[in-house]
Order: sequence, then C-alpha cells, then structure tokens
Amino acid sequence: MAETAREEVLKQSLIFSSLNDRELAELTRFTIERHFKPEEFIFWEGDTADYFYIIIEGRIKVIKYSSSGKGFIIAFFGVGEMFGEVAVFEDKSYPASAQTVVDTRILGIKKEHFLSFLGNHPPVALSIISVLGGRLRDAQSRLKDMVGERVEQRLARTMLMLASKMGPTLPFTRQELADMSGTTTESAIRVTSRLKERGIIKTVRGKITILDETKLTLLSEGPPLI
Amino acid sequence: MAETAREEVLKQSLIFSSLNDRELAELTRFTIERHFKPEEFIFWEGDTADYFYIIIEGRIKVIKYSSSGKGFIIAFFGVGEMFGEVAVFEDKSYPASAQTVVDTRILGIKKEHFLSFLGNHPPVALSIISVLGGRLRDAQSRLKDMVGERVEQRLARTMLMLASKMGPTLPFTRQELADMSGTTTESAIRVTSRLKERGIIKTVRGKITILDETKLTLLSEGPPLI
DNA sequence: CGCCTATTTGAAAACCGTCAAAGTATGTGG
DNA sequence: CCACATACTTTGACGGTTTTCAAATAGGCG
Repeated sequence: MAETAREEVLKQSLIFSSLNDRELAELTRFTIERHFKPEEFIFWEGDTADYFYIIIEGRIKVIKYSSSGKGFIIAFFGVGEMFGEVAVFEDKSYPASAQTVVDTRILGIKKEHFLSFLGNHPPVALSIISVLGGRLRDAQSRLKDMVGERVEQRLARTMLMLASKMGPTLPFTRQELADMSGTTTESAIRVTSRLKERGIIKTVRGKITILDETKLTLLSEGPPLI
Repeated sequence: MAETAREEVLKQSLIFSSLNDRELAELTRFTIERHFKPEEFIFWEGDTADYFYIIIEGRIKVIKYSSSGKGFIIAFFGVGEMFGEVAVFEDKSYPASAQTVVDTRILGIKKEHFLSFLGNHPPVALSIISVLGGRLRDAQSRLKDMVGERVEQRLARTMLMLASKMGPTLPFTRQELADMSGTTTESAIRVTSRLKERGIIKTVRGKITILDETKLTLLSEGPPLI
C-alpha cells in the first residue's frame, strides 16, 4: 500500500515518467520515506549530501543565508519535484538549506544507489539534464533580474515568475516575496500596496492574486509607477 | 590534421574525457568548426537553438540584456568548455547571447545529433549532469551574493569567484567587472581604487591582480572598508 | 602624434533599508 | 464564545549607499 503510493508518485514525477513498472519497483526499493512538520529543516547548507529527495506530499523551500544572517529563497518545490540533487551529482555538501512549508513527506534515495541507477537508465539521465537545464535557465534569468533593477521591478518579476509556474494566485506572505526578491518586508509591502491601489493585484493575508498580468509585465520592464 | 586537432580538444574537455578514440571519431564527424573575431556575436538571446558548442581556442562571454539595455555577464568560458547547452537540452531558444572576447574557434554539434549521441553514451550524460550541477550551484550562489549585499562585497565576491577559476590576475576592465556584479562602472572604480590604496589589489589598464586574497575574502563577508 | 577607450573624480539626487510603532487577521485555550 | 497570543500587514521618518550626470585625465595603438 505504502509502496504502491511511492511508485505512483515516482511515476508521476517528471524525471521518472520514462520508467516501466519493473524499473519503478526496482527504484522504489532504494527509497526511504521521511516525514516533516511545517517549518522543519530537512537539511542545512554544508551538511554532507548523502541523499537526493523527491516530494510525495507538501511543499518545501530552498534557502541560502548570507553572512549577515539574512535568508534568500532560491526556490519552492512541490509534489513530484526533486531537490538536493545538485550536491549529490557533484560530490559536495548541500549548497543550501531545505525547509518545509507545510506537513511534508519525502522520498530519499542514497547518492550511490541513484548514480548507479542513472548509469543504467539513460532516459532518466536525459530527464535530469532537462530539469537541471531548466533550473539553470531560471537561475540565470533571475540573476539578471535581481541586479541593476529597482525593487519594484524585482518584485514584479518575482511575482510573474511564480505566476507562470503556479497560476495567478500566489500563496506567499510579503516577507517570503521579499526574501525571494532580495529586499525587505517593508519595501515589499510598500510596493504591493501601490499595486493594489492600481488594481493590478489583490491581496489577502498570506496570498497575492495577480489581476492584470499585462500591466505587471509592463511595470517589470518599464518605468516606475508614479 | 584539422580532424585530429578537433578530437584532441574534445578528448581534453571535461565532458568527453570518458570516450575512447572510436567514439571520439564518431562524435567528431558531427561537428562543424566556426571562427570568430574579437567581440563578434556567436548567437543572440532568442535565436533558435540548433547547435551546442565547445570552445577550441579563445574565450567567450555569455550575456543577458535587461530591458534598459544594460548587459549582465552571466559567465566567461574558455578552451574545452561548453556553452549554449541549456537551450539545446530544453528545446527552446537561447536564453542569453554569446560574444567572443578574443579570436575564437568553436566546434558546433547539431542538437539532434548530440541528443542521440548522449542517449547512447551514459557516462557523457553523467558528465553533463555534473557540469550543469556545478553551474547551477554557481548561479544560485551568485544569486545570493548579488542581493542584500553592498556593492563592495558584491565586487569582492565576483573577483574571488573569478580568481578561483582563472588565477589571481583577472583580465577584465572595471566595466566588465561592474557588469558581472550588477553595478555601475563608476562604483566599480571607486571600490577598486580603495582596494588598491589598501594594497589588496593591483591594477593595470584592463587587468586586476589580487595581492591579498585573505583580506579580500574578509571584506567579502565582513564590514566595509572604512 | 592623435584617437579611442579606460580610468578617475566630484556633486547632487534617487532609492532603499532601518527603526519604531501600531493596526489587523488567525488561531488557541479557557 | 471570548480573550489573548502570534504573526502578518501597514505607515512614517531618517540616514546611508549607490546611481546618475558631467567633466577631466591618462594609457595604448596605429
């Protein structure tokens, strides 16, 4: 029962969709399941990277802390997505910390097991390349967005990026939005307030809904809202 | 002769080191060679991504332009390194532009050829995963560095990152350094002038040499130079 | 020697972060 | 069901950092 559930999740995740039932069963044997409460840390930056993970249920965020202690949210991941993979493929410690957002169940696969499995299943390796390529593209795109732009534009771009992945309603607090955009909570609030007045977004506690994506896009590349 | 040279370069590049001579010869048949003068563009952001490239000789930079026209240098690549790969593995257009720095020769491999070759050579796929993983790690690390830090720290980190890849002497102008750090030429000059006064770096026109890496590291994570 | 590019410097203004204080949902325990 | 605790949101004022604009100097190459 639990096993079946695991296989179901693996099958539906992007990177393992090419596997048949026998191969999935083989892979499943290598997995261990772990459960976390909200806000718990799965691993910390610098920890030895033994496992690579797939989310069965819940949502996690990947964070890097600067020397001043301020956190920067690199990414959010949901069901079927992998995380902790960069370290595993490079034989280094985790380059960032992973923290749950809600109750979360994950599947872990030991590094060695996964690497040998990969060597025997080229389609999976190609999927991983594709996923890593997409993430690299995202990271580089954000890199460009985060420098040399005003806070208003950075926030607009972060919201648009999130909306393209999860729809117009974004389940984030202003603080999380700020941490994803490299700014402060107060600045995020000031900007979103202005956007709300203009009818470009709608906000509820802990949620932001984009009403006018066109205007938001204009704003993200154009002059500031006066 | 030319063929042999190509195979030599491929053999020495990180991602193809696992191949034997027969496989290298097979791969070489798929390659075309192109030559560029300094400052020429190999491809532009948005171009259809048909080819993936390896550098035989010279150096290139990968740039993304923001809406205001300001360029941000994502990376520099040298002999044996690949570029243009993200787009190829994702079936999209190039996400950034590639421009030569000096006279440069490159090998191009058609997307379809390369993908099918990859499917038949798992070790190469694993190498690519490793390279992409490293680049992803770098990009995410820079992402953290670029936000929430002062310009002085951003510049220090950029210089240290470059030095770790190419030694203490960095062949870049202040403007390039600024473009890599998300700041302006003037700010880069003001900061490097202070560093020069302190004996931490030495500068010549178009070049910066790091003299005291320890102090620079301290500066990159600590308080500002007063 | 002259041109082009890189480097330098100064002053003013814009932008954003910090600090402080208060208002407002959400949930919990009594 | 109410009171209270907690976290999220809001607003204002101030100060520091960085950009912008303008102008001048200097190094390298033909």
